[in-house]
Amino acid sequence: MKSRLSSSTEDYLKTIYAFTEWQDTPITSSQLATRLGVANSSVSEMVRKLKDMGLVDHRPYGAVHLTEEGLRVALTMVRRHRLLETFLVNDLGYSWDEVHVEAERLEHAVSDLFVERLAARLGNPERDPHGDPIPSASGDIPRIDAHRLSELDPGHEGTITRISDENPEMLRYLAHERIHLDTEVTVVRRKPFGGPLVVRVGQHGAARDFDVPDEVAEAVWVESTREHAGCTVGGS
Amino acid sequence: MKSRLSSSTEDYLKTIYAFTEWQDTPITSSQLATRLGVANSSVSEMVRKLKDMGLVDHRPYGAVHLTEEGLRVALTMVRRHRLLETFLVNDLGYSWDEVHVEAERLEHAVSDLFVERLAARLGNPERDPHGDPIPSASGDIPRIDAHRLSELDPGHEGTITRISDENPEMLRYLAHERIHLDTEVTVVRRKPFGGPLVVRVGQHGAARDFDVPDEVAEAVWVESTREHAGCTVGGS
DNA sequence: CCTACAATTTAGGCACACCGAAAAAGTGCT
DNA sequence: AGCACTTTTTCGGTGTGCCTAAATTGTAGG
Ligand SMILES: [Mn+2]
Ligand SMILES: [Mn+2]
Ligand SMILES: [Mn+2]
Ligand SMILES: [Mn+2]
Repeated sequence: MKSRLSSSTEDYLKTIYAFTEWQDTPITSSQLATRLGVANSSVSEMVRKLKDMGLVDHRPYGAVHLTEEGLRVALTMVRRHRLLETFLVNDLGYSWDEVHVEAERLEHAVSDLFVERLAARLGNPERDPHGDPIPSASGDIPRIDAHRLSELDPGHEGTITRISDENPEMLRYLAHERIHLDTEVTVVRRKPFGGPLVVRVGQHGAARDFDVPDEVAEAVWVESTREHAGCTVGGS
Repeated sequence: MKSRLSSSTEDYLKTIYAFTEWQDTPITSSQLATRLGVANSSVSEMVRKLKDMGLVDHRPYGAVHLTEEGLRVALTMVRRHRLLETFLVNDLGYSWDEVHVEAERLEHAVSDLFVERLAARLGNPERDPHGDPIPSASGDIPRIDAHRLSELDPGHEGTITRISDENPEMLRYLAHERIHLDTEVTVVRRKPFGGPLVVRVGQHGAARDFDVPDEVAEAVWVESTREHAGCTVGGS
């Protein structure tokens, strides 16, 4: 319960958690392997060890679930990662596409003391540069009520609250197009069969239309501005 | 010449360098083992690998010397370590006895970009919280003209420019006694046979006498205030 | 139900960094 | 020079985390 786990172990747990953060199907072995960039066999082995340590639940050929203790560790790592990203952007002038790789290594090297001092210095932020919620030290995670841009119907208005940080190139592209966190968007027209989604970006006079590529629409999450009768999530 | 070395490798090189920083005898296998907290056999093996990589010179049963390339890496690590310590004290409110352990891990996790951004943010400091000189990015190291307090004759005046960070307890003790970097000291009387060294600490009115334990006198380095005919280094 | 095919686990190995014990080499003293 | 003692190296072995290739097991279609 106290001696530090290895970097690998920490990354496995974080990745298992991250998978269920925006979907609710649990992660499989091969998905875990893909995300971690290791062979399936490596995952099998590690999952067995994690199970022996009481950090995950797993039956042969089944999906992998975090135990309560595993979740606790995962949230600790997520907190570290996101606070570090915030620090890199706020204090060291990194751009939002550069921070992920750096935080991926630093998260394993910092102490609890470091993390808490850093959090205090940053003003205990509740979200990171990509809009991902930062768990508190006690493991509470701010609830975010947002939907993928790709799931919204025309007419829907909202502000961007999260952008997946998985693809740095996309982040660079979005920065170049001046699309940030808190940018206001209105869905203009939905792709008919496979055509692009059109979105009105920005406020009033400065608004412009923007053709959103599919991959981007999957990565950008929007929180409704008007209470718009709940959320109008599109089918299929 | 480019792909990152392992943490262990980096620590070996740093430790080899550090040994010659304040003395000029090269380090032996067993000294290296002691400092790194590993078995002698581990050092033998690693030194062979370092030699194969062209980072150290070594003949069987001889001392270990850094090659030019090894020195370059070592200085990079020393720079990282000391900049990180400075950051921890200046920005995160660590005390000078807490920073060493934290920096020891972080130094292997940060990127070159991180280090240079950090250095810029700190104003490119030339010394760390313990007064240790910080090598420049190009590997130039500020020369410090200081002597151990234990080597000074009575009457010698100067300011403290370095305090060894090896023993956190000593650092805590010195902080408690309000002895810092840049504190002015005058040697009052030298230990007769094994008695304590007496030093006048502080300026003018606020001056007080202080019995310096042997171990402390070895760890504190003083730069002469008056040009005092070079430095009067005591014998034995 | 049975069979192809995909997902997963098992088996056997490798690199790294460490260990203790044993062998070898250097050193200092008579 | 010879011998005791210390230092260093060599040897065999461990744990972790990864790999490829070969079983195994699950599943969906006929
Ligand atoms: Mn990581
Ligand atoms: Mn992020
Ligand atoms: Mn280190
Ligand atoms: Mn220091």
